[in-house]
Amino acid sequence: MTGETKKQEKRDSILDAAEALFARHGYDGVTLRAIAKQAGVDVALANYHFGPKRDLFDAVLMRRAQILNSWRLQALEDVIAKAAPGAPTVEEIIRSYFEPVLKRSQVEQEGWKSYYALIAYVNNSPEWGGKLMTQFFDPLIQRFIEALRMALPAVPDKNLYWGYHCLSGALTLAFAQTGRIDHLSNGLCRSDDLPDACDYIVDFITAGFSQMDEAQ
Amino acid sequence: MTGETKKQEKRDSILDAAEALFARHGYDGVTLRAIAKQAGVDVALANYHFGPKRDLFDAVLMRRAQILNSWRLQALEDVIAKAAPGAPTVEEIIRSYFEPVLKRSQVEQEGWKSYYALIAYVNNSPEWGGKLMTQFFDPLIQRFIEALRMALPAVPDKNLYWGYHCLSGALTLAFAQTGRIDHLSNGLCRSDDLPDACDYIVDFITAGFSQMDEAQ
DNA sequence: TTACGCATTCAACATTTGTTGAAATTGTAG
DNA sequence: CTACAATTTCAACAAATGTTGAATGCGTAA
Repeated sequence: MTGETKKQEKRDSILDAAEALFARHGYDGVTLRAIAKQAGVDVALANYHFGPKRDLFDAVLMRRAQILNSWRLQALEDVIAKAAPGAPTVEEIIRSYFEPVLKRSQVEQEGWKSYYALIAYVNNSPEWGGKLMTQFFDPLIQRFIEALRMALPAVPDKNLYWGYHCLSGALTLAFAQTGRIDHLSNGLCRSDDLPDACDYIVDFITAGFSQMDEAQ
Repeated sequence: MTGETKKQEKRDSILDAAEALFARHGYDGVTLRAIAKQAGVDVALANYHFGPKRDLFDAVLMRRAQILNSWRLQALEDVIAKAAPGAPTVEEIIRSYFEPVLKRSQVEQEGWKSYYALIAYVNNSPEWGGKLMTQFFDPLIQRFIEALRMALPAVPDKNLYWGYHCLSGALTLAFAQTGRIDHLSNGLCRSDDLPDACDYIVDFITAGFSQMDEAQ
C-alpha cells in the first residue's frame, strides 16, 4: 500500500501544481511546462496521466468536487432533519451553505484555498461558468433552494433565484481572495480570513432573504 | 473631420474586437491574430496603435472607465444633494450604485455588455483584481461607503465593508452574464436582462445593509 | 502633380506551445 | 535474479505566439 501511494505521488503533485497555477492565472494563463516545473516532474508526465491539457483541468476540478458537495449536503440535511416536522429558519439554511466551506479547518490548507479560487474563476467565466458549475453543483443548489422555498412559502420563485444569485456572487468573490477588501478597508477586513468573513456574510445574506417575506 | 473619424475607425474596431474577445476568453485566452481577424485588420496594426498586448488590454479597460465612474458619481451626488441636510436612505444610496449601470439604455449595446463582463473578469482575477480595480474605481467606492456610513451611523465599519463585499459580488456576477441563473431557474430569470435583475438585487442588498442598523 | 507623413499590410523572426514516440528507469510478480 | 509491465524522462515535432522592420497604400498640403 506504500507502493500504491508512492505510485500516486507524482500524479498528485501534478494535480496540486495545476490546481495552484490554474487558480491564480486561469486555464490559458498556465503552460504544462510551468505545471511540470512546479511539480518537479517532466513535461510529458502530465500528458501520460491525464491526457490533453483540458482533461487535466477537469481532473483538478473533479478531485474535490464531491467532497465539497458532501460537506454542504450533509449540513443542509442535518438542519432540515433537526427542524422536522416544521421548516428550518432562513438563517439556519444560509448557515448550512456557508459554514461547511468557510469555517472548516481544511480552509486553512493551501490546497483548498487554491481550489476555492479556482471555483471562483470558473463560476465567473462566461464560457465555462454556465456549463461546468451546472454539471457539478446543480443538484445540491436545487435542494438548497427547495429548503428556502419551504421556509419562505409566500415568496415568489423569481425572488428566491435572484436571492441565490446575490448569495452566490458574495461567496464567489470571497473564494477569489483578491485582497481587494483588505486594501479598501485599510486592513480592517482580510480576504484570506474566511472563517471571520463567514459570520458577516451570513448575516447579510440572511437579511436579504428574510426581507422577501416581510415585503409580501 | 471625416478624416479624423476615418483615421480612428480601424483603431476603434481593434478596441471593440479586443473588448469582446477579452471579455469572453480572458487575457491569455485571446491572441492578437484573433483580435485582428475579428477587427478586419492586419496583425501588426494592433501593435502599431497600442504597443504590446498588455497595453492594448489596459487601453480597452480605460476607454469606458471614466464614463462608468461619472455615471455613478453623479447619481450618488444627486441623491446626497437631494436629501441634504439629512442623510439619504440606504435604499436611495444602493439604487444610486446599481441603476446608473444596470438600467441605462446603453446596457443593451453589445459593447457595454462586453465591458461589464470584462470588469467581472478583472474583479475576480487574483492577480489583477486587487490592483486594477483599486486603481480605477476606489475613489468612487470610498465616497459610496462614506454615504452609507452617514445613513447608518451606529454600524461598525467592518460590517459596512463586508456588506460592500456582498454587494460587489452580486454586481460582479450579474456583469459576468454566464447564463447560469437562466438554467438554474428554468428560464424564469435571465442573466442578460440587467434592467429586470436590478430591482431584485437592489431590494436584496438594501435589506442586507438595513439589518445592520436593527442589530445594534 | 509632387512630395511627405501617417496608416496599413506583408513577410519573417525567435520563442513558446501542446503533444508524441522512443528510450530509460522503476516497481513487481514468478 | 529474471522478465514483464507501469512509470518517468528524453528529444523532437509541427503549429501558434508576440513582435519587428521593410514595403505599400493613402490622404493632404504645397
